[in-house]
Amino acid sequence: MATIKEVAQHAGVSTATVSRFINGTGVVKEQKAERISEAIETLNYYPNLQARNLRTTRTNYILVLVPSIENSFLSRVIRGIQKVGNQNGYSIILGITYNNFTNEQAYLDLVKSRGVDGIITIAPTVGEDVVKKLYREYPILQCSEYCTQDIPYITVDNYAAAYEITELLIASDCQRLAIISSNLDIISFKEREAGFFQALVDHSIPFDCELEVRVPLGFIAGKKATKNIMKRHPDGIFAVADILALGAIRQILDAGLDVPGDVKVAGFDGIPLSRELQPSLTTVIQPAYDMGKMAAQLIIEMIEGHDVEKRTVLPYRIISRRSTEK
Amino acid sequence: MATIKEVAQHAGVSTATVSRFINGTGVVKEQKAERISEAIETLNYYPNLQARNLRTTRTNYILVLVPSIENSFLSRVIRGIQKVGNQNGYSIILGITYNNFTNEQAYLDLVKSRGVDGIITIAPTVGEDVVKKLYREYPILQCSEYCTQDIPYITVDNYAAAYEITELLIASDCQRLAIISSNLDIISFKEREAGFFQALVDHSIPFDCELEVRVPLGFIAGKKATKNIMKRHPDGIFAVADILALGAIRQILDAGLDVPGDVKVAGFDGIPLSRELQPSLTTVIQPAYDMGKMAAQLIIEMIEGHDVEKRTVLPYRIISRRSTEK
DNA sequence: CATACAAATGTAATCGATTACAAAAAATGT
DNA sequence: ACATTTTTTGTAATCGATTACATTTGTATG
Repeated sequence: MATIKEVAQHAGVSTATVSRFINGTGVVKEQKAERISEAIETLNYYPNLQARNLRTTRTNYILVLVPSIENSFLSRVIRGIQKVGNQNGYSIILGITYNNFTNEQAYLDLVKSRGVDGIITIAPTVGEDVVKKLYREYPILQCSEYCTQDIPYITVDNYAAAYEITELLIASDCQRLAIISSNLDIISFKEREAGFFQALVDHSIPFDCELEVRVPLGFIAGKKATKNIMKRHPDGIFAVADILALGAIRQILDAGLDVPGDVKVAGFDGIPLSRELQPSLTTVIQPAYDMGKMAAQLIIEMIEGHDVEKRTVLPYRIISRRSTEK
Repeated sequence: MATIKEVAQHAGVSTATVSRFINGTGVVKEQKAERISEAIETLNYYPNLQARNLRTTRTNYILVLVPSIENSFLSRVIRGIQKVGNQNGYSIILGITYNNFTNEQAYLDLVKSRGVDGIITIAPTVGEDVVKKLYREYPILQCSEYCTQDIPYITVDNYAAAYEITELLIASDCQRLAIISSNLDIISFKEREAGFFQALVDHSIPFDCELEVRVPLGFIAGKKATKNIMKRHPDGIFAVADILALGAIRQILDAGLDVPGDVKVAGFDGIPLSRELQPSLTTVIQPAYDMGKMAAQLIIEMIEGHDVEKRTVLPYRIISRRSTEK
């Protein structure tokens, strides 16, 4: 492994000059620049990141903490983060926690050890206290699925979106609505529930408590949840995530019933499959990619020492498809 | 940020002792150990990874290069890698390349800059030359979808598996078989094709060249590919990945035909959805999780300077489901 | 041509850990 | 009690970059 010293020697200049050349800080004479370039080339030199980072106290790594990646909504968010991150010279470290507390804690410690410059969380499992405490000292930002409003987060208006899509179900003549929800430590889900219930109240629709169920996110979880729910014969289901809604539809069809004929279903997220499967799914489209891009942008600002808004709201879009047709 | 020096001062010992205590290299007397422990606690000390890594020339990062994560086969592989990686003190850096050459190159450079200790690739896009060259100097290993046999790779016997599953289609009376394949720079796909064709030959089944198509991996890609293929009226389709097969089934059903009644479909990978969707999919189950675990194990061995086998073959399992029933 | 000033480069300290080696302390044997 | 061995601890060099500051080189001006 060639070092900057060797490059300097080979080019007949000092390490300082080489460093300036590489980083573009300060000017170096044409002639020396060429010699340095050539030395780098022939020695096949790559700067040692550890050494550089030790000096600069920067790592150019951003940690993205997600509970899982088998979820195309998250995938798109991550893609957005990576895009903007890379553009600004950051690499993404993906920490997949599988909802495991210990896993997550270990990843969070990376920022304390200066292993990463900042953290973006999506649906963290450690709980808001940990996150809030970390925020006092390190750049940390929540994206899409957040657990506290005390530290910056990027979101859509979950309440309004859920309210609106529930009204859409009601407008399609649903009278017995069910909700498949998830971990309520995540405020996003709590707000979707709140929007759902408020719509029921505002339209004087009674609610059977047995028609609410909370499960981890996942297609199969959605299927199972629906199997239970169907015993109480709902005529409409709102799921707080598309992946749950798709599982629900699958279960209903497998049971020999029709969607939307017997039961109407609406989801949340806007994953590509929601459009591709039959019947296509009515849903709230979250701007996943943009949320990721925005997240990267903001965390970089935080890393660079600037303050950012606590709450960043991006627009959602409701798309009415076959699964809720009258 | 507390440093090791401050901890040493606070505990009334030297930095060397603190270091030995933290890393468990060498013994430290009970009494001092306690004082150090306490100092670390009260100063809220975390070792600076940059400094440590600079000294030890280790980063404890493994880069995992994948073309995409919206694919549950890959997700499970990654999960396996992360599991074993974490167990051995490594964090995973996920580099998602989206089949973008430049992205991938930038990630590969991380190993040259000593930003990561080693690389696991899954279906790399840079081409075998780059990979082979890198292998000369750095630990690099291919998992599941490999592009050269000159550097270590983990795989199932793609040829045999494809051969076997094609025979299964033939045994279900398919006479006009189609294949949906993918990027042939990936040897895994090439071998699956080879197995498929050999089975046709061995059973004296003619092949219509129009019934072969190659597309990027993805549900929607599978649907589109099938739309074209169906014009030539095949009675059986083998897709080199489940995600393609599921897209194929979707397309066939949407076109008003039946699976397996009109067309039988078989896939490859064994993703969870292959079991959940109707009709359930006949497929080759790759031990994704184990492949990931094995990959982590081997790359760690390589990082530690040991030699590993060029070829590691794990067992597959063929599962016959509804999609190929007579 | 001397002087002043700007541009380019070099010297050496520094980041925060690890570790070879030396030194001190404790344990052991006689 | 002293010499010897073993255990524990400390000193200081080191990893490979960046950068403040000093120094040299080049240019413009009167």
